[in-house]
Amino acid sequence: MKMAITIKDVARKANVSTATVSLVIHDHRRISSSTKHRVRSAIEELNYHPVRSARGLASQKSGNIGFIVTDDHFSRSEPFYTQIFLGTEFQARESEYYVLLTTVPADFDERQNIPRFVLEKNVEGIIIAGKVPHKLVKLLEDFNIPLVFIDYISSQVTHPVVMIDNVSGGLMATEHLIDCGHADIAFIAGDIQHPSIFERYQGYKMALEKAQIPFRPELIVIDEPYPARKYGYHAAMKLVSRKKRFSAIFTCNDAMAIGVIQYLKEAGMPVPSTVSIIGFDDVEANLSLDPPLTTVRVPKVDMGMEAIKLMTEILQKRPTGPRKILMPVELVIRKSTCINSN
Amino acid sequence: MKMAITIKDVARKANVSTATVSLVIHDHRRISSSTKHRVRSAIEELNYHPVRSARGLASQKSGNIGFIVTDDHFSRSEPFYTQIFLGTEFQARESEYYVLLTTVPADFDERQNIPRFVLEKNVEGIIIAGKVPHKLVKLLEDFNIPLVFIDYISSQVTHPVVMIDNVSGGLMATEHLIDCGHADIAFIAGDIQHPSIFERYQGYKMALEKAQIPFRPELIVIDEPYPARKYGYHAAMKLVSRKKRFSAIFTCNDAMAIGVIQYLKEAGMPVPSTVSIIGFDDVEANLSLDPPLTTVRVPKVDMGMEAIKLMTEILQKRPTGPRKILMPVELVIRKSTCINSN
DNA sequence: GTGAAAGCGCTAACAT
DNA sequence: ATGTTAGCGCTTTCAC
Repeated sequence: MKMAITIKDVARKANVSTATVSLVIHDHRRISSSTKHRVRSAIEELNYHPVRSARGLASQKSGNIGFIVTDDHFSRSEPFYTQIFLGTEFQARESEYYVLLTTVPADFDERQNIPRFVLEKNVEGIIIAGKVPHKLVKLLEDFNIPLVFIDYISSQVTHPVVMIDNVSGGLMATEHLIDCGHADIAFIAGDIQHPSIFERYQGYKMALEKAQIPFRPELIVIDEPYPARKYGYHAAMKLVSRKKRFSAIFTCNDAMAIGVIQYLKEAGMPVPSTVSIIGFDDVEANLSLDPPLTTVRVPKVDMGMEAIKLMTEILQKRPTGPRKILMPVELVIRKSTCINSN
Repeated sequence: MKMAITIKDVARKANVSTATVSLVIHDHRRISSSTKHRVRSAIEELNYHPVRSARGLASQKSGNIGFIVTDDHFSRSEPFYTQIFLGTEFQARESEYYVLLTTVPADFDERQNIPRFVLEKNVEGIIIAGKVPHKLVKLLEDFNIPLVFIDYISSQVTHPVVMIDNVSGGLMATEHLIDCGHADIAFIAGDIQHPSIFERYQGYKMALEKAQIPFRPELIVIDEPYPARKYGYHAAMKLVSRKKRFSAIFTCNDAMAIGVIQYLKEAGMPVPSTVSIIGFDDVEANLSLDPPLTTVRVPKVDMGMEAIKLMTEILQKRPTGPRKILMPVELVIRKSTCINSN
């Protein structure tokens, strides 16, 4: 590879030392503004850009931020984590970082496959999106690397985290149903242990309470293992088989809602004419579902951006700002909910 | 940051020079297997991992591969490019590379925002997925960095590329329709200039020819700007308004097919009972469409993997293997096509 | 306010 | 077959 412009060339051209150039690059205050100008124009003229590896080696900072998500989360058809990742990418560019994505198996296994970027000291911090095996988190903690979580927090430890305002969302969703005149509102969820899911459930209960609608356990199906379509389908089947009266369902996420709708359709209970459905995530925004799904929108891209902001603050040792960010959600009314006509 | 294990520690422990350790790491042949063993166990015992930045600086190789896709491609709801990216990630891990993703605006603008990773010499090669502005390619070429394309090739230049076997796919799709007894088969596409789309069109024509079915221009709608849902909807409307007889449609991709189906549904022409539809990409694999879409599956993850393989071959200067890879496609029969009952 | 110089951890000639 | 050593391009004390 032919030699490119280095800091030396700039130094020579601007008649200063390389140290000065470096200081100018970092906008150090103790450089007179006249030299700053001189150096900056030299940089411009030569179209100089510092080489990352060199900076990394000298400063012990790779300039990279890791992003970990389980493979099934990332490759699933709903682009939830993809959007979050995209957000990190946008913000990282802004902050002059690179983000290194790696997926880990959901059934992460002992001290084998620690992400290479931590071993090679190639990331300054790591963003963990969604639920990951607790073992992994433990391992990562041993490396003493800043961790920021998104939409999940491994219990026991306190790391900065970007969360969804799930309680408000759950409240919002349920209240929308109530506003539509529904009182027999079922709740369907998978992986109820998951903090986000659990919080949505809390929002559901709060809404009932506020409206003085009694909580009816027979309208609750929360023993599905995972909030995915097929389990939504299954849960709906279970719910229907109980032969209890209900006119609306709050499903813990859109993926499950799709499964629910599919089952109801097959069971001759069209949505929304016989049952109203509301989801959560707004992941299928323009997926042209039939009917279009009323849901609670989660600002996915923004969440990724916030995570990077949090991380850069930490990396720059500015202990400002909160360590736990609650992202606001928004009700999106489409066609899967309607006025209760009973 | 506290000092970690370096190559020196290993050298000391194994009673060799750092040079030897380095050679062992790269499995150089001129090291006796006895010292190799000794060094390797020292590495193991110390749990040593070379620091990326240092390697990068010394070898002038960042160990990173760039991945460029336009923002609208990556963030669209169909996870087509996401899957491809995931494939690169998998294979890169295998080959000990990192992949740095960056999105560029679809309306890429002059010499402003050249991806930072090329400026900072932080990638050894770049993978370009999908159609990108030609200006960008031109700029990239000036940097004399190896480029590998996926599913698109900027005309005029010859770079290695991983393509879909679109012609076969188009043939396959159309023949499936013909096998179902259809003869009045429409073709709908957007961005017909796009090589992949154009090739699918060729496959369509070939199939007609083989079956001795006359080509009827009145069944062709290929002037939509972009193969997205809304244009599918629009194209279907246009097709229907011509009041020509047709019993099946080959749509250039799944996204458009969804729009087509939606229009037909609204127009009282249910799929597949009145019209059969076949798409391309199999992007909506488990999107629970109604009806489930018959389509031509494209091996997205594999394409990403192949691109990295190609790239690593190039980076290792092994000029072996073909420079143009055609990925095989596969017919996936679901419920949107059926026997012609007319 | 600026420069000299010593690394950062590794690779790759060149010696031996 | 292995060791010596000079960098790679930048950052960062420490002098001046």
